[in-house]
Formats: sequence, structure tokens, C-alpha cells
Amino acid sequence: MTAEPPVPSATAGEPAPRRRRDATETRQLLLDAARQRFARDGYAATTVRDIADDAGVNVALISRYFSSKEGLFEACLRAAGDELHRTAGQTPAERVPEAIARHIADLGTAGLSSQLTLLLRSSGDAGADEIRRGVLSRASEQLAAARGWRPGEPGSEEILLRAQMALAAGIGVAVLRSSSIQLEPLSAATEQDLVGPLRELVDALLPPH
Amino acid sequence: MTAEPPVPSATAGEPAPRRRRDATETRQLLLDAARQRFARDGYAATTVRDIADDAGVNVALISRYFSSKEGLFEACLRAAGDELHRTAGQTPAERVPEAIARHIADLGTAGLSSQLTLLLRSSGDAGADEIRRGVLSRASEQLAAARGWRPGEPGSEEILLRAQMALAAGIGVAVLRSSSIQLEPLSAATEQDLVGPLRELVDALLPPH
DNA sequence: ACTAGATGTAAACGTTTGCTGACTTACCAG
DNA sequence: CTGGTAAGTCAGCAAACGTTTACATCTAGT
Repeated sequence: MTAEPPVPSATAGEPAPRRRRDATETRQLLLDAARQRFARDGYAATTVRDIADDAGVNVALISRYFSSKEGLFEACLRAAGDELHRTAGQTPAERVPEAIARHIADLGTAGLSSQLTLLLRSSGDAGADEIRRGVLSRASEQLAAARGWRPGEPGSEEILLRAQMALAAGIGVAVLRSSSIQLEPLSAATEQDLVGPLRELVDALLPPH
Repeated sequence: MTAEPPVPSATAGEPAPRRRRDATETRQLLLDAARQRFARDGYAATTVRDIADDAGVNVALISRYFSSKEGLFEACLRAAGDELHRTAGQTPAERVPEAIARHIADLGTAGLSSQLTLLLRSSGDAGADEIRRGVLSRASEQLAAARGWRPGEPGSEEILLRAQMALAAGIGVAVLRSSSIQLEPLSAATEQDLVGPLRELVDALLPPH
């Protein structure tokens, strides 16, 4: 069956060494599969065998690479947090509502909308809760900072509170649109349908300074 | 140990027949315990033994009164929906933000805030998903109607969409305040802290007509 | 080519899960 | 008091769970 020889072909470039056994790639396959499952079905309803099958990988490798199911879940939270932080960092202050709308609009199983619902999933593990709190805190602080928040200033606490409410609204919309609920017409709304109301919502909570 | 005799005491009023075996009361005990557990820990992470212990009742009675764990969960969703419908029905149109703020503010394990997070819990069962969709649809239609929505009118679809976004915001805030996340300062905010921003949020989405 | 370590596999482990059947106890009409 | 039935108990089953162990196979350096 293996018609293809090992063929390292040393002359080729780096981009595709394509080893048949690559720990890094396997780790990534598990992470991607786990993020989708955890986001869609929740922590407890997802079995390690589900994840391994989705990734096309042996179950025992979850324990090897992530210590445990909880370890894998924490890695998922960290990955989602990094992704959120990265995309939030490159969003200019006045484009915040559009960015939120765009990320909420995509209903793909790997999109940012899916990462938002993942952040609500709980494993009952204290470590995971800590990570989630950190991710959400950082995200809300980024959002608040984009609208003029400076920590320590008088009245800054309320701005942060309002940013967290805006974040909550975004997460709520993402969840109500998600596959397990699909509330209509919200779930069928396009990015254009969402951006208007979302802009009014964000501007009402956090007036552009 | 039973120092107290049966003592039906026929002369007393109705309010406390207090039978030692009362199917209706047992059903209610199970429902209350289940609603708290399901709302706090989610469906899959909650075991029927947990619920029975909380209710101080034998495990087998869950199967007797609710057929199965899923049947109990569906009964919880229906109960939460009824409660939501009832309190929403007696809220005048202009008091909507205050009502939302008040219900989100109470962090008790039995309060309406807890019912909102329950509505996001999924069991993977199609019947439960159907109930949840119905409850959320009815709630958003009530909210939309309070702000001038009339089904079928031109442009009414967008009003309903905006009502669902407001509902999503409320649910999102409730979840981010809930025990498993506790995002600060949102989680520590009082009803007075919430009502202002919440009013601006709702009024921005659904201008009072 | 050879070998040591990295990577992947298969099977089983002990526990927990939802649920059931046979049984006991309390209630109330007669 | 007594019998019939509603209400509650108890022990256990079969399946599914996360994890571990012992083994097989690949990769890379020499």
C-alpha cells in the first residue's frame, strides 16, 4: 500500500518535511478537534474517544501530550484566549463593533464565534476556571482600553463594567446563534444584519470618546 | 425516633397536611434540586445521584416521576420557561430594563438569574432543544411586543432580531456573573450598578416607541 | 546498518454512570 | 382492624468513562 517511498529529498525546502510521525502535528490535530467538540458539546459531554476519533489519532496520546482530559481542555482555553487577544489587538478603536459583528457572524465550527462559546464551557476544574477568568478579563480590558479606559482613573471602574457587559452581549449572541440553540431570526442573521444593532449597542454602552 | 404520632388532627386548617409520603412534594423537591444543579454544573456533569441527594430523596424516584434524567431536564426547562413567562407578562413596557436588571442582579441559586443560565444548558436531546427554543422565542417575542413589535408588520423582523440581541445580552451578563466564572467587576456589581448601563443598552436596541 | 529514544497502538483496568426489578413501608378507604 | 395500593428503598446490572500498561513501529544520529 505504501507506494510512496520515505523520500526525504534533502534538496527541497523546509515547508513540507511531512514526517509520518510528528508529535507537534498530532498535538495540533488533537487541539483542533478538542476545541470544536468542547465548544459544541461542552466539557462533560465530550469524551476523549470522540476527540481522538475526530483527530484520527489514538486515545492514549491525549494523556501523553496533555496529561489528562482537563489538561487538554486548559490548552484549548489558552489557545482560544491567544486567538482572541491577537485579533483584538489589531482592531482600531472605532472599528470595534464591526469586528465583533464579523467574528460573531461566522458560524463555522472553527471560527472565533465558536471560541467565544468555548469560553463559557466549564470543566469544574479550578485551574481551567482561572484561565477562563484571565482570558475574559484581558479581553474586556482590551475592549475598554479601545474606548478610552485607563486603569486607576476616576470612574474607570464603570467603563470596565460596561465593556464587560458589551462582551457579555457578544458572547450571548454567539451562544444563541450556535448550533445547539439556533434561535431565529437571530441565527439566520448575516453580518450586515448584525453590524447595525451591534454598533448601536456598543456605542450606547461605551460612547466613542 | 418518631416521637411525633401520625396525628392527622382533623380540626386544623389545610395548609399543613404534612404527609410523610407526598408524591407532589417529592416531585417538587427533585425539580428544585435539579434546576440548581443543571444551572450550575450543566446537564452532563450532573448525576442523578447528586440530584437525589440534594433533594433528600431516593434515586429511583427520578425514573418514577420523570421517566429519565432527560425527562427531568425537560421538566426543568419547562418550569424555568413558565417562570420567565410569568414575570415577563407582568412587566410594563417602560420598566423592561429595570426588570431585567433586577432579575439579573440576584445571584441566588434559585433566582431568575439562575434560570437564565439554565436555558443555555444543553442535554443533546432533541426534545429538550425544542423546548428551549420555544421558551427563548416566546421570551424574545414578549420583549419585542413590549417595545411595539407587531408580527407581520413591515420591518418587524428587525425589531424581533434586536429583542433577541437584548435577551442575549441579559443572558450573557447572567452567565458571566455566575458562580463558575465570576468575572469582576461585573460579578460584584449591584442592581443599581447594572440598571443604568442596561437601560442604555435596551433603549439603544429597542427605542421606546 | 544499527541502535536508542521518540511516537503510536491495542487492550484492559477500575470507577462511575443511568436505569431497573424485586422488595418494604406508609397511607387510607371499608 | 385490614387489605390494597401508592410511595419509597435497596442492590445490582450493563454500558461508558478516563486512564494506564505493555508492546510495536518509526525516526534520526552515528
